[in-house]
Amino acid sequence: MEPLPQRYFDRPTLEVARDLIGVRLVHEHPTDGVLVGRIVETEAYTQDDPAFHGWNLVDPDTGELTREGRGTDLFRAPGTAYVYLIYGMYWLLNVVTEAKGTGGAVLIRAVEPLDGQTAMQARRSAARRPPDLTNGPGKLTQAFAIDDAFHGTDLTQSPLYFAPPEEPNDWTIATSSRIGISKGVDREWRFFVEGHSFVSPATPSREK
DNA sequence: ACGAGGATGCTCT
DNA sequence: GAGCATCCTCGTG
Repeated sequence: MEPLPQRYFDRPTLEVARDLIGVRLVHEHPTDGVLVGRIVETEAYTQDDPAFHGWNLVDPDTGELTREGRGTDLFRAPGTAYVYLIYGMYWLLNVVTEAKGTGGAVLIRAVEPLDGQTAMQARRSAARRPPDLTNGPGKLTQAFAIDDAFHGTDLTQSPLYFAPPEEPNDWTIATSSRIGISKGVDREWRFFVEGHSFVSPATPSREK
């Protein structure tokens, strides 16, 4: 499997978020074999977006980084992993987009397992049905053994990387407001496969 | 099927 | 001290 190169992520964040649907997430785990899943749900976060970590680090007039903070690493080279802790319990995986120095990232929200399901189930004891393994951003990181050890790593190389789709699909990609946010709710920056059973069951922020 | 409530720790004001 | 890009369990219908 050939990893997607850095230039794939050096593009507008919304394009990358849409294009990542169908792409495989691969973790060549040191002891549990190869974990693989097809991405079925993503969200885009850009530097002029109030829901973006690091939104407050940028000078609103010049777009320049003027402060340090939690989101500083969102301005690193495209293809860098941005992994952070949410609600004190779950790790969420993002891939940094846009040119170095410009903020942007895509959140990986759900995948459909293709390989390594036994190892995933072992880490996801709460999963009663196959979709529960990976149909949410905190669930898939648990299934794929992704935590803060991967923060800042290069996602264009083993052991954790993206690989092009193996087979074509006839999916319809739908959009909606993003999930679980309170600011920037009017932006329809969530991309997902319509009707796919591994899409997260959460309700978009604007429908609340 | 669905909703309420709780867990748990880091960042920012 | 509040808020958070979430998930799980346990109620009630």
